[in-house]
Amino acid sequence: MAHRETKRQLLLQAAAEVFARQGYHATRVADIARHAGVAKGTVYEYFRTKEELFYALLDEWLNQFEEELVERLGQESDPLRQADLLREAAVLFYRRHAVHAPIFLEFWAHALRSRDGRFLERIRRFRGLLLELGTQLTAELVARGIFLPVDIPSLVSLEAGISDGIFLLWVLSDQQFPLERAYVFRQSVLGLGVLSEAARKELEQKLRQKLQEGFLTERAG
Amino acid sequence: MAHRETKRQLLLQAAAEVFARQGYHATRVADIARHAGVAKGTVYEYFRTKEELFYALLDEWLNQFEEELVERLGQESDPLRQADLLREAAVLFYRRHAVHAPIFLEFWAHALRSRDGRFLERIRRFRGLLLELGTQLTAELVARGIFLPVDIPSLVSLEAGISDGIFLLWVLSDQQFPLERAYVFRQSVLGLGVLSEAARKELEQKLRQKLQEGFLTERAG
Amino acid sequence: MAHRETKRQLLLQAAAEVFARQGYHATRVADIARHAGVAKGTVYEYFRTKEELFYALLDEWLNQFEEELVERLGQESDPLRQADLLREAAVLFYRRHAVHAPIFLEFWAHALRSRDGRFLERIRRFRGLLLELGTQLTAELVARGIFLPVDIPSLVSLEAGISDGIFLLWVLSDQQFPLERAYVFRQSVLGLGVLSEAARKELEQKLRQKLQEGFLTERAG
Amino acid sequence: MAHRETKRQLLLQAAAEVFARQGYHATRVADIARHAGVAKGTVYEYFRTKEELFYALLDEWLNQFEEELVERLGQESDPLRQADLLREAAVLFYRRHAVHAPIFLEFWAHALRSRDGRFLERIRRFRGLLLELGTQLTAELVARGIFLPVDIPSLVSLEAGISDGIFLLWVLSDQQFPLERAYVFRQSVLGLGVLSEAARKELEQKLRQKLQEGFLTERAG
DNA sequence: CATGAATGAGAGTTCATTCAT
DNA sequence: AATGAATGAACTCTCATTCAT
Repeated sequence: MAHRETKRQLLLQAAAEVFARQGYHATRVADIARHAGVAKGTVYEYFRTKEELFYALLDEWLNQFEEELVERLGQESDPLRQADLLREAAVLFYRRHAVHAPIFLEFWAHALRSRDGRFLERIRRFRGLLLELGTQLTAELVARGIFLPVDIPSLVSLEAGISDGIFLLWVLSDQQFPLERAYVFRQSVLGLGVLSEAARKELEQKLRQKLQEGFLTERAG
Repeated sequence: MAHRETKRQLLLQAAAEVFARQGYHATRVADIARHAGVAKGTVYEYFRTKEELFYALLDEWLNQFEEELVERLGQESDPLRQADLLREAAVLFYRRHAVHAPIFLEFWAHALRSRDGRFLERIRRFRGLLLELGTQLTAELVARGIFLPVDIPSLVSLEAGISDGIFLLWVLSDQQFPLERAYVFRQSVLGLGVLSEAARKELEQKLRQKLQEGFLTERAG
Repeated sequence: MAHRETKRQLLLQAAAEVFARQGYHATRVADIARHAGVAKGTVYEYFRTKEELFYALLDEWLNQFEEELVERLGQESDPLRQADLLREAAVLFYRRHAVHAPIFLEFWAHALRSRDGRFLERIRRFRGLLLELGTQLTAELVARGIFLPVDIPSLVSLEAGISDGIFLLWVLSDQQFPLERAYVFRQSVLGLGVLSEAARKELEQKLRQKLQEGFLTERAG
Repeated sequence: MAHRETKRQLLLQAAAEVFARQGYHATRVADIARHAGVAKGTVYEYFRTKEELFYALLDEWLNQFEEELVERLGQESDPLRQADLLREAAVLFYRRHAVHAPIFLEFWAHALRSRDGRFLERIRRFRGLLLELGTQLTAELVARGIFLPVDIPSLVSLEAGISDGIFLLWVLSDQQFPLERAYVFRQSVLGLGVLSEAARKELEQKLRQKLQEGFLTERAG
């Protein structure tokens, strides 16, 4: 029944809000039930355990992210534009889940501790997809002579790491700066770092401009 | 008494090992006591609560790190060499605590959730020091014309974020690659990105070489 | 639901019995649960803490007492008869709770120590009602010339104190004498002490008789 | 060694203060030690257990009281004067221990609960002495025709009970009235109640005066 | 499907008491 | 005699999960 799926989503939504506010361990199943306006037992009609509910949330979000990503990249063939789309997708996703951001840190921590290997597995699968997409894209850029010759897996991994690092920065600083500009800044540094001579010439002025702007201060008019 | 401090360190050491293996929440105080070879009550002679013990660990480690950092940088005046030292210090520290690495993720997660604001405060203080050191160093490099003109706080923040991102990558990938080479790779990308024309010329060959090597594959003989 | 209130009463009843036998501090919540035939957690479904349960008992009993008192006095208008009713109400109440008697001492002790001011407050409210009722009644007796002129608040307070004193005597002597006769004896002494000349004449023979009888020995057939 | 006894007294004194402030159960042995300026272990050099220390306090105080009582009564032969001395002794004793008053309630409660029968035994021995002294005195008063014929044990028990009741009143009311005047008031009521016709005539004016004064309000000029 | 009362294993913490120094 | 670190039994309270209604 569609009704069942609707209610499941309602519970996931409620859980996300309470987890985000209180953290996984400080959240009681009763809190989630109350926040969703149902009885405690009802939660167990939809999720076998509290951890299962937590996992469902991770899975739900990563699925959404993955779907968006694949869809967006499919609509564009220019690899430089695709690189932008990749960045935009991350920003959009995180912005939508800004209020839930701290939960991601808990997913990571949980993945490394839980006996339930699914968390780690799911996160690695997600990273695998990112690496795969990034690899295709980067390979293309190298092949076309836009990027310098570079060890592609390493560069892609680094890029993913940087994304996570920026996200961490953003969360720990209480989301004090616009995530989007931080990503642009990152792209500028990376760009100047790995663009080939030819490509560099074309973009240098714009990228240097971004470097000077940074992402922490208000942009001048 | 010196004896008291020795025992405190023993307990911290035991706690670190058990926390690293089981995670903060899955660790019972009794586990730590048993692992340290003392009775449960003894733990409470040295730390008022389990959370206090957890905090003491964070504080201990960050203090060590900070001391090392300041000491190392004080012994060197060339900013380019100092940049290397900064990187090395991080690598050395993390390598020494490789087995405890997952705990850092929990510190971060905990800092965002706990009512005990000390966690967040301590982490921010640590980041503050890193930013301060990085800022001095980068400002010098820009002043000397080694770096392009750039918004220094943003660049330094990005660098810190990248470090965390690499660390995260390393932890989530089960420490499958040498952390040191990842940092070198990062420096190469950043270097090519922000070095001024003059400086670039000098270092370009070497940095490009690093780009091609990457950090994920075994180095050829 | 009525069921909830029933179970609450069941738990209060069980708690009263265990507290009476073992004392508040020597009683574990588990004891109460076992005695009531429920699980430990169930106790906490009805009372937030052990102390809350203790307070609920005090409140329950004083409420019962107060209700009875007011009801009884309302059914009688002659102040001399009302004085008897007051005495009877106390006797009936204590007799019904004879097995719980030691708990009252703990209520008093607890009221003076606990950070939870409700105990002291509740006991004072109860005493306030007794004083109020006693004051009305005594004022009437003085006004009618049955009692000598006397400082009414002092006399009423003394009477209340004597009641508690007799109760204490009874409890510490292991309830070796009939509480009722002790109250009658008290009334006789007080009566001879504060009755006006006129009233005294009328009742003197009877009261003197009571004085000779006392309350500690078996009455002669 | 006298030194040992001195230190024992020091500890008893410290214990009394802490017990009075916090109550027996909320007081930790460490609190007493700290308050006495010694180490925790030292307390155990003088008292085998915490309960033993508590008992020692009760014993100490009752011994003092008993000694004073016997001594005072021995210095006076007129039974009416002796009755006054008895009352004064109680007042003096309680006034000296005003700050410790709440502990007495705990002694009583403890006596009824503890497995250590010594508490109840000791309190009963004390009461026994009071009854004995009171009985001799009252018997004399009856024999001399000063008191009406009365069941002596009952009257003496009642008097003791009243004393406790007044004490309770005083403690629960936060010692708001002068204990001494309450005892005088009590004596006046009792006196008018049990004095023989002849004795009554002589004292009636004075006693009635006391009745009108009460003990709760400030005495006029 | 939904409920929420009932469960009980389990965790953190306390503190009287011991004992090596 | 004095100390205070160490002990570990004991206790309160929590909360994920179950299940009768």
